[in-house]
Amino acid sequence: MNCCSPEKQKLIEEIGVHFEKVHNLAPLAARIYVIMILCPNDGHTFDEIISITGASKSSVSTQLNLLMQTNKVEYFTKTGDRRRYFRSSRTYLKNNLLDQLEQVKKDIRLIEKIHDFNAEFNKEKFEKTGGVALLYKEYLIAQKKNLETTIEQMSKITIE
Amino acid sequence: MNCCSPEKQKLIEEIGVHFEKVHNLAPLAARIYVIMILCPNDGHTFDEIISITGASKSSVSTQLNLLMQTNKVEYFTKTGDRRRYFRSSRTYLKNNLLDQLEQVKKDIRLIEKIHDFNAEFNKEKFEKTGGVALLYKEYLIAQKKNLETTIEQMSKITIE
DNA sequence: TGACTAGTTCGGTTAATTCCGAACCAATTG
DNA sequence: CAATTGGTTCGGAATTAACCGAACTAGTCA
Repeated sequence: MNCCSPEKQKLIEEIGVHFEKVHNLAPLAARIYVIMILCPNDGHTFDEIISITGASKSSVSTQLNLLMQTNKVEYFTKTGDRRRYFRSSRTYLKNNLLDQLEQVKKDIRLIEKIHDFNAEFNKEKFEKTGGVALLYKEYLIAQKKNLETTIEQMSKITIE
Repeated sequence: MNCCSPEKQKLIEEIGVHFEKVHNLAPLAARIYVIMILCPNDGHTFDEIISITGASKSSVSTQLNLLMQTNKVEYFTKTGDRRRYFRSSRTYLKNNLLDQLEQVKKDIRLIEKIHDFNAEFNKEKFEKTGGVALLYKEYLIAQKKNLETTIEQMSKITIE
């Protein structure tokens, strides 16, 4: 356990806590994900992950599979080596933006839904906050556009 | 319990589930918040909230206080009426954007931190994903700007 | 003063999350 | 075949989250 530098350990914990919330991951999954992001190219073996995190085989297995199911982590292999080398998905930033895009679309639909509800069941009094809600919707649309163009640009770069 | 229309009940549940995640709230807190957002002007009494949600006094008290501590909910009173009337904060959309702005700033700092870490401890091999990371940072900065201008515009409207 | 109303606090129950160890499987190697 | 390696699966323990009921406080009103 604790096979890497204290600076890295500290970063793993710090960003790990952050990732638990934003990506909605269990503590261990967040740590694993951060480890892969901090060293995205070479890949880590199962045993390396155990060694860095100090967690059990079963926990690492479960969380690692979960990360792969959600396209956050992938693995590659080397000829003549039975082990898998796990790394963060080559497109994890793009995937992240795609997730956020879904979120924004959901938010837009939601704000429309509330508007419709008020228009139907709340006729007389829903005009009061209309101005702010409209601004909010404009913000969401701008945010959607920003996401879309960035995703497109990334697609061009991340051909590989 | 269940004192309002089935359409509203359904909306409360639907948006409630959504709010649990995006605002990181307990199920009951999310329901309460949604109730206030769907009817933001008149305010709801403690007993109305209990009646709509079907939850206990203690749970409602706790979650309601939590919502007030995080500026999502506020209350007003009427002369000669001991009860409080709870409603969503007059500036909850703006507060929401402010929270998101903090998030984005955090993300920018984080991406810089990772960059610094790689520059210091990972010199030779961190150039590979640099292009995508740079795009991502540009996205974050645009997103930050979008938030800031929207917040500013909202401030002008929500003088009240 | 006693009864009522509006809301809070505390202790405990239930349910879900997170993780572990032990047993296991499947491929490889001697 | 037996032993080793790389990883999975299952049952359960420990921790945390979510909620409830009962007892309580602090104002109000008769």
